[in-house]
This record gives sequence, C-alpha cells and structure tokens, in this order.
Amino acid sequence: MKNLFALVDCNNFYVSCERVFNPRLEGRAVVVLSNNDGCVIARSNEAKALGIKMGAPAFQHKDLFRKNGVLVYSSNYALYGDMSQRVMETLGRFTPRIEIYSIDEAFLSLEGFDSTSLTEYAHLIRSTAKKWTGIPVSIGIGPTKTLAKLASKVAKKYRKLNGVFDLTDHPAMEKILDSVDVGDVWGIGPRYRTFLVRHGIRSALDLNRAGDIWVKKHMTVMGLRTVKELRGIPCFGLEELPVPRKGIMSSRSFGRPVESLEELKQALATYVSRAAEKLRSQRSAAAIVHVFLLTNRFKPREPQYGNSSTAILPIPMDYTPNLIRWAHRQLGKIYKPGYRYKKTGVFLTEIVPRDRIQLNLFTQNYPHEKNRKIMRVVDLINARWGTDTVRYGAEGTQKEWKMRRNLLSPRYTTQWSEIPVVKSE
DNA sequence: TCTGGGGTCCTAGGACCC
DNA sequence: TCTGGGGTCCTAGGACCC
Repeated sequence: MKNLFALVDCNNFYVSCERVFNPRLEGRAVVVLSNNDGCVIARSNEAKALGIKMGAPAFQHKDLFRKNGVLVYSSNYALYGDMSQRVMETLGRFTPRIEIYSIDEAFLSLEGFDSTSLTEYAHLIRSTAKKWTGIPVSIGIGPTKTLAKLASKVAKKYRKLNGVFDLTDHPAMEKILDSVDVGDVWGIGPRYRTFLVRHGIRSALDLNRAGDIWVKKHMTVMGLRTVKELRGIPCFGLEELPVPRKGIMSSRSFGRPVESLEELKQALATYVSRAAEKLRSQRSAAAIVHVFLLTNRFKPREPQYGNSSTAILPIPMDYTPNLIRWAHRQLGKIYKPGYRYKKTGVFLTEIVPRDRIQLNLFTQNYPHEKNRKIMRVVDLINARWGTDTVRYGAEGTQKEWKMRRNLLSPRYTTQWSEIPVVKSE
C-alpha cells in the first residue's frame, strides 16, 4: 500500500499554550523565553512581524519589547508538557498509527485512508484539536515525511489554505518545491544551506534534482535520504514506539556565576537526580557518568575554563544517591578554584535495561531491594506532588544558583488540580 | 546584569588483531 | 627495487532536529 503521512504541527506552540489560559494575549505580540530567560524560543505571528528572530537574546531586545508592548513570558514546561499530551491524545483519535515527534509535532499515518477526502479529514482534525485543546495546528500531507513537513510549511504560509495542505501527486509539485528555500527542507541546517547555495542549489526543487553521488559524497547517506524523500521515495518510516534513550543529559545554566565547589556540588546533585529519574522512568540503568563544567563563554575578558570527566561504574546503576556520589567524585577531579562558572551538568551513557544487568562475583544481590523500594517511593511522590517534593540533602536548600524565571505564568493545569495516575509495576 | 537544553546519526581516523 | 592488508572497535567531531 502507498505510504501517506500527515505532519501535524502546533502553531507557535508555547505562545499558544499561554494564550489558552490568558485570552488577553490574542492578537498581541507575545514571546516565550528559554531557561534563564535567555533567548526567544517561541513567537506569536505578531512578534514575528516585528522582526524578532528565533533564538534572539532577550536582553538585546528589551527596548523593542517595551516600545511595541511585546508580552514576555518565561518558559513553563510543566504547562506545555501537559498541553502537548492533550493535543497528542486528540490526534490519536484520528489514526491508529501516530508518532509523537516532538513536544509540538506528530506524524500520522494515513495509509489506506480515502485519498480523495484527505484535505477534508485534515480540516476535521484541525478543528477538533482547536475545540478540545484550544491549540491551533497546521497539517501537511505527503507521500514521505519530508514532503509532509514541507507541505505543513506551505499550509502555514498561505492564509487561504486554512492550515491544511496536501502535496500528494500535486499537479504543481515542481512549482511548489521551487518556492521553498533549500534551508527550509527538513534535514538541511544552516551549514548545508550555505554549502548548497554556493553550489547553485537554492530551492527544494534544485535539491530534488541534485545528483545522488555528489549528494552522498558531500552530505553523507543522510543527505541522500533527504533528497530521495523529496522525490517521493520514503526513507524514513513511522516510529510509533518511543525508543529508549541511549544517553540522558541534565544540565542548566546558573542564574548567577558560581565559584564554590560546594554550590557546584549542590547544582550537580540536582541534575543527577533529574537524570536518574528519567533513567528509572524508562526502566534502565547507566554504566557511565560524564560530568562537565564551564565558565561563561560570552565573557571573553573573564578567565575561561571548561572540562569534563568520565567515570566507568563497576556496574550499571539507577540509585540516585550512588550516582550523586560518583558524579561528585568526577567533579572534584576537574574543579579549579578561581573561576566564575556558568554551567555544570551530567550525561549518563552505556544505558542498559535494568533487569538485564550483568552481575559479577562481588554483586550477588544487586540491585538492593531496599534501594529500589526507596527510589520507587520517591518517584511516586514526586510524580504526584511535583518534582522536588522529595529531594536529597546534597541538592542543598537555598539554591541561589537556580535559573531565573521571572516572568512565569501560573501552573494552570498541573498545580493541585491534577493527580497523575501512576501505574504499578 | 543578560546569550537554552536535550537529543540523533554518520564519518574519519587511530588502535589493535591476525 | 619500492615499507602488507583487511576487519573491527572505539572516539572525536560535525552535521542535524526541536
């Protein structure tokens, strides 16, 4: 049967989430900032029209924001995660096969659906999502994921399409591909864009017509797959099952520079407990702990230092206190006094399923049943009452290094009102 | 004062083995 | 005349995604 994909993309997702609970934001220029209130990571159409770029540092635009009455919010991931789940559940009603691709995008398989009424169906999906969740979405349809993505860009670009565009067997395919900048093709980032333009490849159509061997030579097999997908030959399938992470990272920039080892250890302990939580939630254990720390690269006049250190654990672990001990040990090896640090973090790798840990002679009863029970209770309580309800002494209580979130909206959906159901094992 | 955080995949090249 | 060569594993680095 013929492949057929729909890409559903939430419009200006974080801004749309804020708008659902604060209708005053409708029709206004609104931006949402990254952690630490650093960069712009979501913009309403009105904000885009003011020329505010994705990733723009917020402090450079203070004047512009004030002059134009731009409403500025800290990112509220508890809210966005919850809204995302509602949108995905809604989309799941319209197809038996769905891939949740990111917090604000999903691929739907439309294989076997009546191809003459797909646009109509997509309009129904779109209006239902809006009605049930308040979030506006755009939908692109195509025979490959790359073309569905491209179609969704077209759907956003032309108002009269009402947020839906089907590129499948389109009579004006070439003209449409020619109207799309090569850098807007899924898989073509800024580096490749520069390179391609230098070689006269400016549009998606140019790329579609590029030679296979040349593409493979300069852009690896991944680039070649992208080109084939542009020609309608599917190279990327629907990934319905979440793939267990191969590495789990947790790190944050500090709200202010941190110099003491004591405070770095507190911050690192906090990140290790987040990472360990994620590890346990996918029922895994990690055998390698990488720790890194960095000064602020945007302050060239301050002395710069960055380093990392890796511990190979005697056996894969998921017990937070032990992981904190190992992380602290590595931090001690790379910490140098006299620097103003901006960031530290942990990266867990060599991840294996928890119940398939290779035991050795010295670890007969591993993992210890008591530790496992403690972790289960801690995870349950934190899932129910919010991260940080139970935490470790090593994380500290003052947390003066915590990131800034001065412009946070209330936790509309996740505070008190909802108690997640936790499945027993 | 002030510039995010988390992932994926691929390739080249070195080490090592036979 | 003319410094073996092929396979495998690992790591660092570079590209991409949202």
